[in-house]
Amino acid sequence: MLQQQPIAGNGPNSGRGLALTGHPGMHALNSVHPPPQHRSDGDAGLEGAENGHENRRDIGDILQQIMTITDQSLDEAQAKKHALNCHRMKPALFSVLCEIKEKTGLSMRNTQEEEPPDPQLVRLDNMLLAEGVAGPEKGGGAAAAVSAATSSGGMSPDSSLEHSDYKQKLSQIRTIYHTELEKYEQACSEFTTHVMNLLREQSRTRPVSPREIERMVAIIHRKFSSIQTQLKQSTCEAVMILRSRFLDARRKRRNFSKQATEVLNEYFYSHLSNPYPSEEAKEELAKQCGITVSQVSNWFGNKRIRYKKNIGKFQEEANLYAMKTAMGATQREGSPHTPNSTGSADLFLGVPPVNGEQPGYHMGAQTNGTWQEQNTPPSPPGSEGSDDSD
DNA sequence: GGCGATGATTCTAA
DNA sequence: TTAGAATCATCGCC
Repeated sequence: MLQQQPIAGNGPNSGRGLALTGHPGMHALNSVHPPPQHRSDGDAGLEGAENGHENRRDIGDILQQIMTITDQSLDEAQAKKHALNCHRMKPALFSVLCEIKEKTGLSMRNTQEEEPPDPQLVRLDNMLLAEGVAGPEKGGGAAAAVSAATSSGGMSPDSSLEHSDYKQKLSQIRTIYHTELEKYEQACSEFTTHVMNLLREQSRTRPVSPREIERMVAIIHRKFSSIQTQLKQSTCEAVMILRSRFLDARRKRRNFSKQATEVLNEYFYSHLSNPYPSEEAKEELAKQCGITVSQVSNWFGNKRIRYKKNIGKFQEEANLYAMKTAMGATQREGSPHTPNSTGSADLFLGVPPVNGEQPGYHMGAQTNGTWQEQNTPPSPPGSEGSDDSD
């Protein structure tokens, strides 16, 4: 490193001492000006000139010794090192070299010091926290997965077993993660201490400023931080795989109860002209059936498409529910129509007469694959016609 | 075990 | 975002 410094090429006999005097750092040298050792009384002018000359020679000697130290044998070098360390000019020269070093080689790196937090790392940290791998152990991830599972289908007795399995596996991941993290942190700390000791040791023979040591520590931490990022990434992947496996259990479906299917079918056939329940209607249906809103949406999605694909097959079912609805409406005659009563909205719509004749006002899926309200039959008095916004 | 029914998921288009 | 369509995976009946 010294070779890169501007003073590196200066030899002791080529006036480099003079070159240094022009450097601002030389004020430091002057400020530690040693007391004259060979004072000759009554010769002040000569004394000043001699002192200046002596100082330059001192610095030149030190530099020469530094430059040639690597050419010497180990014993020689050790001895020289010791001599240099004890030299009266050493602290001043050291501070000058540190100053020069700060101002040249390392000044460019200052911009790198304050980096914004890595967004990827932030994302990983957040995920690990959300999954309950990082941070306090509260079964967060398991709870999250369980809530995800329950929200889409309800928890069966089986799922509690899967839940404990999930928790156990997540706990394993958590343990491994923390063990590895601890290892990395310990290694980082050990390595940092080692490097700091090394630099401190080196600082006795070469200019190493405290700032440089700090910078080196920061570099080490950055390196270990990137290793930690990899660990976090791997942990996230493991959690994702575990989670997807756990959530796949949702595929183990249960058929809806007969009562739930009936409620849904009643709504579907009574709103056959426009079987698209509103969010409120879905929520009400979900409540009635003991399922989730998304299951209601799935059911209607499946029902619409399967009905459209094979209307003939569903005619009988449609007749059945039309009759049921009609009977219900008769029984409720005079009673106010509630949004979720499978009331008279599309009563008989799309439902052929019981004798099997296709009605002229057949409603529901059109041949073009849409649910247009063509051939809308005259609404029964008091009915809401094709308004399915309930 | 085969097969149809059915709930869930995924992809695409509007 | 939502619906349609295709598909998957499981259930339940025979």
